[in-house]
Amino acid sequence: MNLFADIRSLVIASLDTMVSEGALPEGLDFANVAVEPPRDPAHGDMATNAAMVLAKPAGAKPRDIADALAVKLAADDRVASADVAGPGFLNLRLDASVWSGLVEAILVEGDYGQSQMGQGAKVNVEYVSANPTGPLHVGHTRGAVFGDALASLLEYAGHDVTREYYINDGGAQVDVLARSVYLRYLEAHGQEVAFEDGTYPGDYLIEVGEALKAKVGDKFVGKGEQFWLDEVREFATEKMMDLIRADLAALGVEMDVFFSEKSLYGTGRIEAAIEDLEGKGLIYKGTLEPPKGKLPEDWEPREQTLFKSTDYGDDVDRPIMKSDGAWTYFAPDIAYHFDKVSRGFDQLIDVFGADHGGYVKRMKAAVAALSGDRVPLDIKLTQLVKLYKNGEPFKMSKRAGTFVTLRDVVDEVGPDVTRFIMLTRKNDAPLDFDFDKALEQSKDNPVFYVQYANARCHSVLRKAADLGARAGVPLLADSAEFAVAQKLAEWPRVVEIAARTHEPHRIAFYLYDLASEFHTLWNKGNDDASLRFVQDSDSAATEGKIALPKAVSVVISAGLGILGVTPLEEMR
RNA sequence: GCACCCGUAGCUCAGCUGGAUAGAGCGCUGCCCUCCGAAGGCAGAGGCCAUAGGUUCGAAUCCUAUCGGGUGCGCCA
Repeated sequence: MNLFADIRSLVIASLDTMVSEGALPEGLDFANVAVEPPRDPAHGDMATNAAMVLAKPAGAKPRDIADALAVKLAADDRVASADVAGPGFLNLRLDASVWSGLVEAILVEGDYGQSQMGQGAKVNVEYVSANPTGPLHVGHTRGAVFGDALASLLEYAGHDVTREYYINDGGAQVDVLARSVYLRYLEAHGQEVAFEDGTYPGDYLIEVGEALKAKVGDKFVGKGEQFWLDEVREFATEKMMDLIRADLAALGVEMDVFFSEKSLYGTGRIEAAIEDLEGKGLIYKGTLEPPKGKLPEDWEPREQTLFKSTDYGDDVDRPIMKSDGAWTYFAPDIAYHFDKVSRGFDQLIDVFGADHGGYVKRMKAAVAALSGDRVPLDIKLTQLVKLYKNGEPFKMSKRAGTFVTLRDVVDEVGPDVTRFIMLTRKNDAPLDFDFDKALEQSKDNPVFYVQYANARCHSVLRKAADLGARAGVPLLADSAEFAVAQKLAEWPRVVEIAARTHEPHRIAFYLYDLASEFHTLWNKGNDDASLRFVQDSDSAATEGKIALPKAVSVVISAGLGILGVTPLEEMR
C-alpha cells in the first residue's frame, strides 16, 4: 500500500479521462504531476499541482483545469472533498475509511514501505575502506554507519546491494606499519626502542609485537629489513584487519566483500585497467603545470604518465605513474573500480571522508571512461564528527592515545545510540556528538524519543493482550489519530526519496516526526480518557484503537531496522 | 590562484524531481501538571533563507557574480 502513489494514479486516470473527453489536449506529459502532503494540514490530506503544471502546455488557465479535475476526483469514493486553492492547487480531503484502510493494510502486509523502485539493480556500496594500520576512529565510524544504513536503505527500496571494503594494503603505509610492529617485537624481546617520526606509536601494536614474537621467536632480532619486512607486513596487516573487522562487528556492520589493493599488484590487473583506458586514447605522457598560488617547495616539471580525466569533467589530467616508474595510488584505484564495473554492477557508490573531496572528479572520470558512461558513480562525503562530554570537547582515547576510536564511542553509548546519532545530520554537514546528551532520557534526545514511542506502542499492546484484546479493524476518530495515520502514509514516500537521493538521514528525521505525532496523541490521552488505546471496560473499542499503535510500531521497527538500530519494546 | 562542500530563528540543524503563510529541537516568555499513560504538557515571541542579478505562473531550492566559513590541490594512500 502506498497511499500517495494510489491517489496519484487516481489523478492521472482522471486527467486521462479529461483528455478523452476533450477537456484537455492529447499528448500531455504528466511526469511532473505530483501528489504531496500539504505544508499546512488545514489544507487537507493531500495536494496536487496538476493544474499548474499542465496549464501552460494545455493552453488553459490553472483554475479551469483544477475545477474540472476536482469534479472528477470528488466522484471517487476515497475522496471526501476536492477544493481549488491558491494559484491552482487542488487540495484533497480523504474519506475516513481510507485512513483506517491504510492502518489495516500496514498490519496485514508485513512489508509496508518496501519498494520495488530499484528493480533489482546491482549496486555496490564501498565504505569505511580505512588503511589497515590501526583501530577505526570516529571519522570511520560515521562513514561506517552512513554506508551501512545507505546499503540497507537501497535494499529496502528494491536494489541488490553489495557492501564492500577496499583494503589499502598495497602502499607505503603498510611498510610503516610493519616497521612499527617490528619495534614492538623488539620490545617484546626486552629491547629499548625509540619510535621515530613516521612510525605508529599506539599501544594497540604492543600485543601484535608479542604475537609476532610468539610466532617467529627471535629469528628477526638484529636482522636487516630485507629479512623480515614482507613477512612482518603480512602478519601485521592481517592482525589489523582482524582488529578492524572486530570494530565493525561491535557496530553491527558486516561487509560482503573485503577487496585487497595488494591483489591488484603483480597480477596484471592494474595493467589491464590502464590498457583499457589506453585503448580509448586516454593515456599519454606529459608534464603538468604547477598549481597556481602556493608552489610546492621542491617543484620541478617532470614528464609523467597521465590519465586524460579532463575529457570527463576533471580540472586537470591526473598522474597514474610516478617519475620512478611506480604506480601512483590512483592507478590501483582505477583498477579496483574497473573490477567493480567488470563485476556487472549497475551503480557504484563510494563513501569517503570529506578530506578526500579532491578525488571525486577524477574517480568519476575514471569510472565514466572505464564503463563507457554506462555505470554511474555517486560519491558521498561524510563530514567531521566533534565529540563532547560534559560539554567539553573530547579528544583523547584510552587505546590509541592520539585519537578517539570507534570502540571508545561504542563502549560509551552502545552501537544503537551511536548509529542513530550519526544519522541525525546530513552526511555533508559536520556533526556534534555529545555523549551525555546521547544517553539522556528526555525529549531532547532523538534516539530516546523514537525508542520511547516504540516502547509505548508495545506497552499498550502488552496491556491489551492481558485483557484478551487483539488489534482489529482500525477505529480512528480524533484529529490526533488522523495525524498519526497521515504520517504513516508518508513512509513509502520517504523511503523512495531517501533511496533516490542516497540520504539515509531522512529516515531518522522521519522517525522523529512520526514519534512526535504519536507522543502528541498519547499526551492527549492524559487529559481525555476516551483517546487512550486501552479502554478497560470496552474490549471492542480497545481492539479498534490499538491497531494504530501497532502500525506505528511496525513502521518504527522497519525504519530503525534500516538504520541498523534495534527497536526497544520497553525502556529500562 | 583553482576545484568541491557549506551559509536558513539567539544556538544546533531539517526543508521532497521548484509550489501555498519557510519548519523542528535547544534557549527565551507565559500558562498548566507533579497523574507511573512517568522519564513533562500547551501556547507565544523570534527569519529580507549571506548579498546582488537572472530563469518562470511560482525560487531557500535552478543559473551567474560577489562576500563569508570548511576541505583539497604532481612523484602521500
